[in-house]
Amino acid sequence: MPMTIPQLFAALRKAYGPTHWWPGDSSFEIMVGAILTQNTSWRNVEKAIADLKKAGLMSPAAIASANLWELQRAVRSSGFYRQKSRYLRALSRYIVDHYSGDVGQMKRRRMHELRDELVDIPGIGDETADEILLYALGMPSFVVDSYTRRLLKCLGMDHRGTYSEIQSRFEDALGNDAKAFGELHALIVTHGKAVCRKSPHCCSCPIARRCPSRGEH
DNA sequence: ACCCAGGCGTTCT
DNA sequence: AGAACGCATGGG
Repeated sequence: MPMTIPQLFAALRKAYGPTHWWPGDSSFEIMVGAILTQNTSWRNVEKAIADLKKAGLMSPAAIASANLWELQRAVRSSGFYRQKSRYLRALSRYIVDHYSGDVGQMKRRRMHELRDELVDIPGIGDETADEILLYALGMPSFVVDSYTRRLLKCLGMDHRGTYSEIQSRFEDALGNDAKAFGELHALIVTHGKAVCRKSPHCCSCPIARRCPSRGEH
């Protein structure tokens, strides 16, 4: 019998404790990090964030009007720098044009309407939109990523379905609680980085002691 | 010399 | 709806 989502949450909490996610000095910096970390290690992202700050480019207005070459140079260490510099510009121009460059005004929007606008911005898909909503704006939108699907599969839990279907399962199980959403996703990633890095399964880890297919991998 | 990392957009079938 | 591919740097 596979464990439930609340049971998974409890097991991860016991194993890894509070995570203090998402690291960042401002809501906008968290949005920038969400784009820069796409398929990229956080170590490389930290360097790019530091370089953006050194260049005076950690605000929507600054990035929206930045010299393209300067912007590309600042984010280069995060990889895919031609795409990501374009994505950061698109996000920044959206914030300048729709919210006067003030990220705080975004919090007044209704979440699902805002989400629809975010995913229309080039470079922002389902996962990045939810990271922005959840960690930058404190809204209750659960983040589903590759670690999430991998862990569900490893534990014999239901890992099928679209992004939206998996997201709904977590949101229904956790009760529309932004704090819980943020902490569980952070724990899933923390766990994934700790034990699931090189393998599609993790049956030797503390969480997977209850994995029904343990020993069959 | 590989393999991977806190995805996304495009272009197929 | 789902799979294949390019994008690019830096660490193991």
